[in-house]
Amino acid sequence: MKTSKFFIATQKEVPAEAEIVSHRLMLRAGFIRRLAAGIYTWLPLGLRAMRKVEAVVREEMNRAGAIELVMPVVQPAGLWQQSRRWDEYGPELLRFKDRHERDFVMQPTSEEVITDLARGELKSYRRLPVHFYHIQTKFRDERRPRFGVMRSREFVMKDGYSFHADYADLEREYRNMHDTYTRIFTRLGLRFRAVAADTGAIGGTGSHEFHVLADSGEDAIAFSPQSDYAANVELAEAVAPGARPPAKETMQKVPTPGKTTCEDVAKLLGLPLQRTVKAVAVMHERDFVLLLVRGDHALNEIKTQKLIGAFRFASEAEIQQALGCKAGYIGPVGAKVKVIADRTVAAMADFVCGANEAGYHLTGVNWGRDAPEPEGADIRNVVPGDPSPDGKGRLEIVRGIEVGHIFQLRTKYSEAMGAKFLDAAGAEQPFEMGCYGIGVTRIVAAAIEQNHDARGIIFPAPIAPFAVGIVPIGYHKNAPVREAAERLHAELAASGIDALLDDRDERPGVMFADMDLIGIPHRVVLGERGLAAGTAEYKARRDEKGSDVPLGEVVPLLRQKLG
RNA sequence: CGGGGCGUGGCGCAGUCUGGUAGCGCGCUUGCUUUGGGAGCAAGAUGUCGGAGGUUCAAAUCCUCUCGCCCCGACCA
Repeated sequence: MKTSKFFIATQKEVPAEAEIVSHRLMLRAGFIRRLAAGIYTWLPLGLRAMRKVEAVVREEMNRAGAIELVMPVVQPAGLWQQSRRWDEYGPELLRFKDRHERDFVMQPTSEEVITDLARGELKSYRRLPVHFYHIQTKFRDERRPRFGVMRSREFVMKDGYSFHADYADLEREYRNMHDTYTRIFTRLGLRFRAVAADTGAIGGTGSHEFHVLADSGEDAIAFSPQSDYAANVELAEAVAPGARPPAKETMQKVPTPGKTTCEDVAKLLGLPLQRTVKAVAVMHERDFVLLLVRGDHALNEIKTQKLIGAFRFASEAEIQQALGCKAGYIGPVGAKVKVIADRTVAAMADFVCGANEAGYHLTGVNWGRDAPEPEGADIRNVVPGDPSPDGKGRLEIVRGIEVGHIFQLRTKYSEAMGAKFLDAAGAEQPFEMGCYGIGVTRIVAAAIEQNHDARGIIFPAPIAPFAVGIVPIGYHKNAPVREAAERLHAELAASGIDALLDDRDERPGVMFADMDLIGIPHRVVLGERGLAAGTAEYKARRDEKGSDVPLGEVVPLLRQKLG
């Protein structure tokens, strides 16, 4: 490809809308342009990168035995009503009507359509197992789209759905996909980690997320360096602490005017934050519940929701009514409400908590003596240094970008939608199902987030829109340079290497800057002086300086580099 | 959804408080010079100042409504 026949839309200045580095670079490099909130046009260069990702995903999915098809973006509401997701999905599901006032949705995923297909086509166990996938545009009306294509409303996802006669076979395919995803992200040159994830109400052994590790990631991942344990912090178990130490202090009420946070109270009393207990008031339906976590810990809403069901934070008025005290000074002592203590709190002695009287806290509080023994449960987020749940080592926490998710759906959809097959004994059985997603567009952003420098993007070769950039110095003035550039371009094309020849009448600095910005991994410079000596200059994107290579060795060198 | 902020040539911004000729940088066009890390000089083009209504002799600027976008929060006892 020549730049004159292509579309380069690089920018020196950064649009004000961009917050994180991948978003800024994708705009500057001319990969994407925003059309509306969370909705982007993919320019030719960005599209090439997206297609490279798709190609790797497609190749590995096919290799793993999955079969590609394409399902519609616009789907009838009826199927969504059958699966109950019409009611369950909430405002993220974009709904609209056609001219006949019939309801439709813009697909966020395709469980309904594939299950509908399966119930029509897969009547016999002899057809199983089968795994269909497509790479298709998705729409989720995100509460807050941000970070460019990292969290956009419209995006491209590979979603696959497998159908099995029994659970054992689903588990086999699940492991197959775990391996396949590992291969895909490895091939894409990403630093990633597979982590155990929330299985929601479905249970089973199975849900793993694949996270690209990056500080800008929106998810927190807990892992043990001493083992292969890794889990989303939403899920990671905070292991039960040891036995409660004996009480030493007597309970005392101390004035703490204006000190409503654990941090302030601990500072005022000269005690470590770990001695304080934070009380969080929530409402579960009409019930007031007091949740207790240690002052330096954070409540885990997912764990709490699994424990007590859907809840919301109590209002000031509800707290006043239940405890006769305003927030900031509430605690379990004397409280005639349901109390759930994190297991760490349940094992504390001589702790500090609110006195249920404005302006006062209690010190030296002990369970059993000062307040009833609480119900203990795991309701906090793990923190660095917590013991790993598998007993091996201590947890560390890193941030990640979720780029893949595999899930054992079991019979949730097949039962809801009546998707059944006849087994060998002639009995009707609902399909065991798995689903497997990869965020194709998000991978492009995640790869940039992980690979960039001050000059721009540094693409892993499999994702780069072009593998090689050819920069001729004086293309329009110097016939030998032009001829050498054309020849190299043709030779690389013949070798199946995607090269971009910059034949614009630009100054060298502009061409260098653009090649660096758009992340081309390998660069060959052809100049009059080098040609006179029979050499070209080769430089990898990460190299500081280039090196001279005899002209005849350029193509073999690149073939070797691109292996 | 709650809070904050921003809409002025393609991009980044100033001008708004204190109403009075719409500006700067980048980019774009033309010419000359330049040519190994985002060139220099010169001459140009491009704006219904997000939209609607109002106040006024006069509105980018003041008022009302509206649309769009961005950021923060939704972990707080």
